Amino acid sequence: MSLREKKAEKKKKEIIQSALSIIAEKGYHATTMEDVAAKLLMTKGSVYYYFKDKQDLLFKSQKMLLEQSIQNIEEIMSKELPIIEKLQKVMVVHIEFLITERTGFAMGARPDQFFAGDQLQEIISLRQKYSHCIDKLIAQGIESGYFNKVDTKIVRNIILGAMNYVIEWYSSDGSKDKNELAKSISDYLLRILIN
Amino acid sequence: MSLREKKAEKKKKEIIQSALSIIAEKGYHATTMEDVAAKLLMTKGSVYYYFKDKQDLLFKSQKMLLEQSIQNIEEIMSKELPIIEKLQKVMVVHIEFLITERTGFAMGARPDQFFAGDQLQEIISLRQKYSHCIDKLIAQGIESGYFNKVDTKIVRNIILGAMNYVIEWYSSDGSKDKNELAKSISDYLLRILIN
Amino acid sequence: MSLREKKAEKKKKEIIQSALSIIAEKGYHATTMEDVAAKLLMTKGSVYYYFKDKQDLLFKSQKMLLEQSIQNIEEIMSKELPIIEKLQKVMVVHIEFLITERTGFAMGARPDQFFAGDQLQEIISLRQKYSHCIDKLIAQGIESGYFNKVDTKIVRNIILGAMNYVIEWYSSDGSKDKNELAKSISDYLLRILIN
Amino acid sequence: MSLREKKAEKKKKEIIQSALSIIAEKGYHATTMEDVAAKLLMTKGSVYYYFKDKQDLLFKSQKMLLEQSIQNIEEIMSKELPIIEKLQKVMVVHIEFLITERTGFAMGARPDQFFAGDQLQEIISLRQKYSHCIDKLIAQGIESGYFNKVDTKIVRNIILGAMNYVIEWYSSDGSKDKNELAKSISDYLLRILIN
DNA sequence: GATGAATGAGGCTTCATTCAT
DNA sequence: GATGAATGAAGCCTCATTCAT
Repeated sequence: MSLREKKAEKKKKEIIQSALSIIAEKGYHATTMEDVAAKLLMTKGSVYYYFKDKQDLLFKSQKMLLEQSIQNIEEIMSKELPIIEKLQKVMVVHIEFLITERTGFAMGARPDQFFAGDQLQEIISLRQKYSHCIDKLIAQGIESGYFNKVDTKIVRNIILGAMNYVIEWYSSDGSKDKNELAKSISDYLLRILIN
Repeated sequence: MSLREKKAEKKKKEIIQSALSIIAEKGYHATTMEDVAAKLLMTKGSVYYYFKDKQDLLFKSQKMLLEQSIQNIEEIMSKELPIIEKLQKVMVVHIEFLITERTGFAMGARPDQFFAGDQLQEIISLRQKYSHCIDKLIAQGIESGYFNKVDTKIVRNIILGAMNYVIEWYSSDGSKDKNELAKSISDYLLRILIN
Repeated sequence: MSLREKKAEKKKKEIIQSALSIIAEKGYHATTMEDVAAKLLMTKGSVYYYFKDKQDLLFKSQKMLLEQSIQNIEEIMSKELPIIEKLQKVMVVHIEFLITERTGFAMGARPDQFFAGDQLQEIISLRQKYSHCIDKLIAQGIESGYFNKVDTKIVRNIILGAMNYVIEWYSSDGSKDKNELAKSISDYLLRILIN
Repeated sequence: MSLREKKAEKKKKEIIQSALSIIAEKGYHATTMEDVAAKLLMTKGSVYYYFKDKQDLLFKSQKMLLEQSIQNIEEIMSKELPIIEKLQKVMVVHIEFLITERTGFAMGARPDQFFAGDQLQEIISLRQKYSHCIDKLIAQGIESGYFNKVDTKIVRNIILGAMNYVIEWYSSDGSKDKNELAKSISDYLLRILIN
């Protein structure tokens, strides 16, 4: 990749970051291309040099978030760790990632409200990939006898729901820091599976 | 209340229902006054006879939803039931209400994205009232020794997050009916508190 | 049709007239919705109340023009007139209509530059209907021995081309009035067919 | 002219050809500088090295077309040929040129829609030069008794209109080749002048 | 000479809102 | 009470044009 291309790639990421943070704050529909550009001291026109349209920007940003999440989870899954610690780590990283990126949009919102056609398929597919990782961990835990026998799908969704909800209430609760909070939540959620 | 007023009140509720269902499907910003009116075979102009503006319609609809939820929870709290059963019933009713109304908006979204000033205060206040009920149940459970000692705030938010997330994935999971599903979820969530 | 509907229909026609005259002057792409509205002392928004979008306005206006032309030609064809006089009348009316409406767009421009899909089909179909009328007249003239044997398609297109070109040069030639000019042109064109 | 200048001149012609072909297909306003550049595997920026702006490119391209047409017609006029054959050859070459270049734009569209000021003057002047040639041929034919007495201006415009219209319908009529078609059309048009 | 990047004006379109009837 | 009609602000997007490298 040439220097030019690297710069362009960097710019794209900046724009995505800008979009992500404003979408997290205002929601997708209330976010204007003007907002996204202004935050980077650019003009609207420039954003359109890098992204075809608003939908394209949304799609790319969500894709990036999901791919990062998947990378996070796969990295943990490839480690040699006891199943319990593994699942907990997955949860902690998920929550920390959410809080850092200030957006639960990628995992939280109904994708069919924002995507259609091929984009929808791709987003759904990425989400499923992520979900499957969690399912696998739960299944492994059950098999190995460390976890209670549970309905995997339901418990996975309880976990996802509880985690994604964090960004709705985190800011107003300053008593614990990010990491402590993530630990706490994951501890509580593990109780569904253990004992 | 005169007959005329009753009729108007009924109409208002119809409009709110229409708004609620479309917002649940498309999101607030993507919902137009036209949509809301068309669903009732009305014209936009008529809606403005009953509601000052779109924001007013949103506010009233969310308020209604929250007040209904609070009524639901208070009704249960006033009953003579063992604490465990009480909390479970609260959860079951919450989930069923969500699925029936097809909207987790009221409890799920960050209110400051949609409200400001007095409206925001009122919405927050209603939400807190609801949250406090759950907190109270948890606290009672702990005091009476039926529940483990937990951080009330965190566990309450785990419960809310897990429950509100249901509408994101319910439709795609037809294996259980509404009530069964609600039971399952509440069972799992109770494990956080019991043993 | 109610009074309301009549008024709306009238308004639509006014807008179409406005669009037609500006398109005739500037061309389609250079014509803005602002222009069309301003000419009628309306705002852009109002135009959108009557027409879905710019393309819709273009389509409806061209359709109207073509339908009017077809009505003109069919009216003449249904009369009891010698074939020569019939064809001449068709030409005269065509030219006068063109000059009056100040637009040769409908018959002159390549439709695939402006329409696609169903709209294109409909426009082509209307044009063909018009062309077929002329073809029929030519064929009848040949059959009855009043016209020379010619390639109908080519001669029809010569006639159409010559007539439609009038609006490109009419204004700069004030020596003859509309009707005289139309007569002259049709006389000359008939020489292709007679003797 | 230096080698460098020659190269630049060649490039300019390539760009003009590209512009011409796209304008013929889409119309001027729908043609973007991007389109013109892309067809030559250039970037927009490069086009601006050779042409001041889009208007300049349009002007130069139309001028080139007109000058070529004038050269064509003057070449024929300077030949020793019977007047009838001369006019016919003019028509045939005109039609073939049109079909080859796929654009009737230069002769067909109202110049005041696209040009103003000095450019408009120059374009009009070139067109007149072309028109005058045809007028002269008609006048000579009349004088020499080979042609009927006709209103020169009107007949010239009939001829131009009929010829320029060819590009609107040629492609859909594959039965005759370019040259045959041009012959046919000119034969028919000559009937206006002869006998 | 060429180009990637940026700009800004302008046009299309949507939609909450108003109001006369 | 209801509605057809109108409005205007705001947002999306395109594209001619410029310019540093």
